[in-house]
Amino acid sequence: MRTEELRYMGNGTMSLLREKILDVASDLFQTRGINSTGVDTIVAVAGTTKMTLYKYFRSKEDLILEVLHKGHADFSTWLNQKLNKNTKKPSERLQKLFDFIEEWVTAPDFRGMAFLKASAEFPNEENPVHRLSAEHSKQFKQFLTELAVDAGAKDADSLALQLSILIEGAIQAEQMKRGSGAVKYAKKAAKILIENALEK
Amino acid sequence: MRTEELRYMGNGTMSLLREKILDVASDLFQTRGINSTGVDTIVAVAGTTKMTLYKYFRSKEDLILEVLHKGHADFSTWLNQKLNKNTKKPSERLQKLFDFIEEWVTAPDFRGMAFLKASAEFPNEENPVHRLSAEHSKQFKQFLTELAVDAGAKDADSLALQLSILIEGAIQAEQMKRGSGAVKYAKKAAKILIENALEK
DNA sequence: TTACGTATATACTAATCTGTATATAAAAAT
DNA sequence: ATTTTTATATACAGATTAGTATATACGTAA
Repeated sequence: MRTEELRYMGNGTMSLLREKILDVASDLFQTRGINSTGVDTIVAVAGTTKMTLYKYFRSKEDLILEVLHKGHADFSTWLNQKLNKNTKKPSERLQKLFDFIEEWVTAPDFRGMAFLKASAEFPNEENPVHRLSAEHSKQFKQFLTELAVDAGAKDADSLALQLSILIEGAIQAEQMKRGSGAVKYAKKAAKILIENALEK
Repeated sequence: MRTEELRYMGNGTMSLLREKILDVASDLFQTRGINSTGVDTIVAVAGTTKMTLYKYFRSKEDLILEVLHKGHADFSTWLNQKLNKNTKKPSERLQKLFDFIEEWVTAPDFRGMAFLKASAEFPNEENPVHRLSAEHSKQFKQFLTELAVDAGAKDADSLALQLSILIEGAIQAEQMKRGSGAVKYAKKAAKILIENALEK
């Protein structure tokens, strides 16, 4: 029973305090920046102490990595559910994707795309935070490639990369200036590119 | 003679040490991040002392703002010269633009787009560094709009915003992983969008 | 020489940073 | 009832941060 619980928590699940720290850190990292947010601030806002934080996370870098991981997992889950529930035809899913991205970006609690900001704060490609960010970006590209293949695109890799550029560019624009409406224009551009790639 | 020289240096020109500090800071900010780079490191690499740095810049924030300003001015000047020397027809300039962006990005001393990284490190829209970054992004968009108007695009604003999303997205991708070739794909996408917008 | 402007060297303040040590309170499990 | 676990409170170490104070050296211009 004891060992089971330990294993359980080691997996990253369970423990309300641990979840609270992750949520608070995620919010502070996004709104104030990662390097500008100290662990003292995190524990103060989370209503706990440093001892507890360092019981759940070996270091601040570990905490950053877990925040990134959770953010990416949550986003992926949300997006997949949206796609699976609302669209059946593979040819429509690429288009619909941009509707959901827009919904995500225009939500009042949108704080930006975590791995985009993180990679900018840790520019060195050897840095673990940068590497994880690049990995997330790569996974998102692969996800788009699958959608493009299923839709029957001529050059799925090419289309997927173009769409990822559009999406990350639009989100970057929205991080720079909230309410920019960039996703709306990215959607228009995507429509043209998708139609172009689906012509036989 | 004295007052003239003071005014001259106040304008930001002259003084080799000042230039050296700006160059070193620019490089360190891009390669290590802004918040991760202390003024002690900057003066050590530049081969001077803090007293000198604070004689030319009131604060680190002032230095950051000047680095951003110089980076944007240098890029704008370079791009304008390239466009003016190599392309005469307004209808071809939008296409050519992507060739120059690719040339800029694939150069061995490319370190990223300063205002993209800066806005990520200072996410708060009230922050002076973020505001200047947003201003540079806005100016770049306006520059694209002028090119789109001259080219005779149907909806110049829309096309300009789409192209800015493509460019900033591709540069973001290249910052994430050097040699990604993102600009090449952005160029293909741009060609389609431009042709689409130039149809009568 | 004298005076002045530029830059260096060095030491300092005061705050902040990550991470740890220690002692204790509270609660849950045996 | 007693052990074990979980979390708190607090203080600390050691490094680093931005920015300043002071004294000095160097070159140039009067």
